[in-house]
Amino acid sequence: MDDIPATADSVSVLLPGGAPGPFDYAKGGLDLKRGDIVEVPLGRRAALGVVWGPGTGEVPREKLKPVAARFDAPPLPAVLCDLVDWMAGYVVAPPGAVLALALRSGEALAPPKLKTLYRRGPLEPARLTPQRQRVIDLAADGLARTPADWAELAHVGVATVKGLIDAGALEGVEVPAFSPPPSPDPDHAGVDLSPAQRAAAEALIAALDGGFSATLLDGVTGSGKTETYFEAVAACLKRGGQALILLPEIALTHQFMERFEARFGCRPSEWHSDVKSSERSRTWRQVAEGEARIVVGARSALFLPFPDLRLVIVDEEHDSAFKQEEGVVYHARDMAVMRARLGGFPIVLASATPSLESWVNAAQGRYRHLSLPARFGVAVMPAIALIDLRRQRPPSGRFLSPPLEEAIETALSRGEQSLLFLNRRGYAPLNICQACGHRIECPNCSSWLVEHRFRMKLACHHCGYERAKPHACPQCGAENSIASSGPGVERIAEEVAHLWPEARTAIASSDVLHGPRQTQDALERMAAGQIDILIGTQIVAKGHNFPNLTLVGVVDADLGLSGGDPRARERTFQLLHQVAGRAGRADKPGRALLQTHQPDDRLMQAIAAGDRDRFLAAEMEDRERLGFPPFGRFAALILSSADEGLVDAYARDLAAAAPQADGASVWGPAPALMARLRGRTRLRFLVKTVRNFRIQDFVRSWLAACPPPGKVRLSVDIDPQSFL
DNA sequence: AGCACGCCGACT
DNA sequence: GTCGGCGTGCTC
Repeated sequence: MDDIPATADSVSVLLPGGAPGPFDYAKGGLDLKRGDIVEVPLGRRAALGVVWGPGTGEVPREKLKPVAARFDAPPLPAVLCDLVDWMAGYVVAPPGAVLALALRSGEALAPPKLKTLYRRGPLEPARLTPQRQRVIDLAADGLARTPADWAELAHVGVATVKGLIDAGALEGVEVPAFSPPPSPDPDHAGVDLSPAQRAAAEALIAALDGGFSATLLDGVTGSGKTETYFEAVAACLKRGGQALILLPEIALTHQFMERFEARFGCRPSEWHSDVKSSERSRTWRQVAEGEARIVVGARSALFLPFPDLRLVIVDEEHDSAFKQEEGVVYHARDMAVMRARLGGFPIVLASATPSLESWVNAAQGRYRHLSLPARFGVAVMPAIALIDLRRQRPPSGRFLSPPLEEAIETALSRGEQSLLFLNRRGYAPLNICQACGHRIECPNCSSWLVEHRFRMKLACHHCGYERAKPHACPQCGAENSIASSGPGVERIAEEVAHLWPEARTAIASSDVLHGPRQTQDALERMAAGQIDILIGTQIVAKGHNFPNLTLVGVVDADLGLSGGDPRARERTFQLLHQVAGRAGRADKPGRALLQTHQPDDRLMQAIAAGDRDRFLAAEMEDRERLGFPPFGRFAALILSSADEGLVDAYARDLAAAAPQADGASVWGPAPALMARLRGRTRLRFLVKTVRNFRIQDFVRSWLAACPPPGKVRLSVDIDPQSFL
């Protein structure tokens, strides 16, 4: 498949985007191989494509158009093409759609930009003014500079320099406009690892020479996971290879970059949606040329054209942000494992709260397992206590129970900081008419409108719809009857301001903090002790160290636990563990108080006891008993359309066409999690199979027998996040 | 994905 | 009578 015989007169070309493919083209006299990036005629326009293999011969030779040109860019590496092919099969998506992830918008296909520098030329200028003489003298060093640099260096005008250029006394040389990225230095900083970290680092380094392997690097916050895998990155650099570090979200990159710079002496290349497009294309090119050695990025960085990738780290591997839910639906962690397998190099999955999938893979020996104990003297987890909301009820209309209030009071009196965590933006999640019980809903989605009091609006968190809060109930017309029900962070802030008017408080949520910059600023103010009580959503849950923070209060630990989805339980545990871990560092012991209505649930018990492994083991047993992942497989089909009748009809057809197979069952159609979203009705099928089952083949043959009509959109989600 | 073709409402 | 709405379908 890779090799295209010289005798073949046609090639197949895969087009990024929605066109089916690949299409055959005549070679047009070009010497082409798999991975070459080319321009081809498509209809009456020119399209970007990638040579995918020899022509299939499915289209008559005389109908083939010739490839127009090959771009002067490095070809996509063969492993990347292989990954695209494999992934298209795995996630049941057209290969062109997957290729589009690697070739977003013809990244950097123009040859690298050049700029002109000037050095001493062969001719002597006819007239020699003192200004000209100064430039000529300096040019004796033979170096090439820009006209502006010459002018500044010789204290002359740019016109003088131009004159010398015209006279031939200075000659131009073309050099790349951008200097290559700085090289991270594996020996930049001395490293101070504990014996356990050293041993783990040595194991990761040894893996670099052992072909494909996957290692779960497991250790609580403060155990030094990052320092440990940095040693593997350093060793990879020394071997001349490239390395990729995937982070779940860009909010975390800033702090990470500083740690990286401290260790390696410069910043790595960055790749995520927030990077400016000019820098993106430069980075793409530098990665393709092998100049960018280390890339830190979000999930899309996985599709960069590394010619010599030899190590991938997936940090916070349990994080659901690695799951891409729109367009091509995939889990970047799982795709990264396949990237490593195809490339024949090791991958490291790092987490303090591993996903159950990775945990089971480690337990069953498919992954290696390295555990890092806490470092001596580092307070790792605070004392965690549950507050039983059934017994310790907050006063009416309030949400902080007496013990939590008392704890905040104590922290304040000691001059220590508190963090109140509630994973809910806005003021109140529900607005309900006290006269008739009507709940104000989004007209486009099946969701309640959330009250945002700062903005004086009711807003839908799914589609962006906003309206003013009505004075009268839209249902029964009763005046002033709409009551705010339940808390969001704004409401907690109001309660805090009422209880401690003199305390310095701040809200951290995506409504208040726009972008990584503002988020960073707020977190720095917190770290500098300028805030006494921070009230935040999950934005504050991760990766930030506040030395004077000794109390974490979780306002509603049960949030996300309703519905009984096993994966939601897993995520709740991870989130609570992470947020509780913010309290107490180094010298000051911290504590976390979790308000819950279900203190007897084993999740709450495990959190309070600090017994992560017991929780994982119990959840694992449940999943095994139920045949849920990773002991069975799921695929979800989401059908959606603005026309409700059409989706219903198609869902009936699909249900009737469902294949029968041993080990597979189909559930549905049922209303999807958001039964209406952005004005579209959504239905869901769930395919559940035993573990060793070609679930993709099942889905493909099902859909081939019953393709969706034009107006119905269908999205396939292999290994969906939600099980119910 | 583009970009055509194609068949129904308000404009010079 | 045309300009243009975006539904449907094809591109090697």
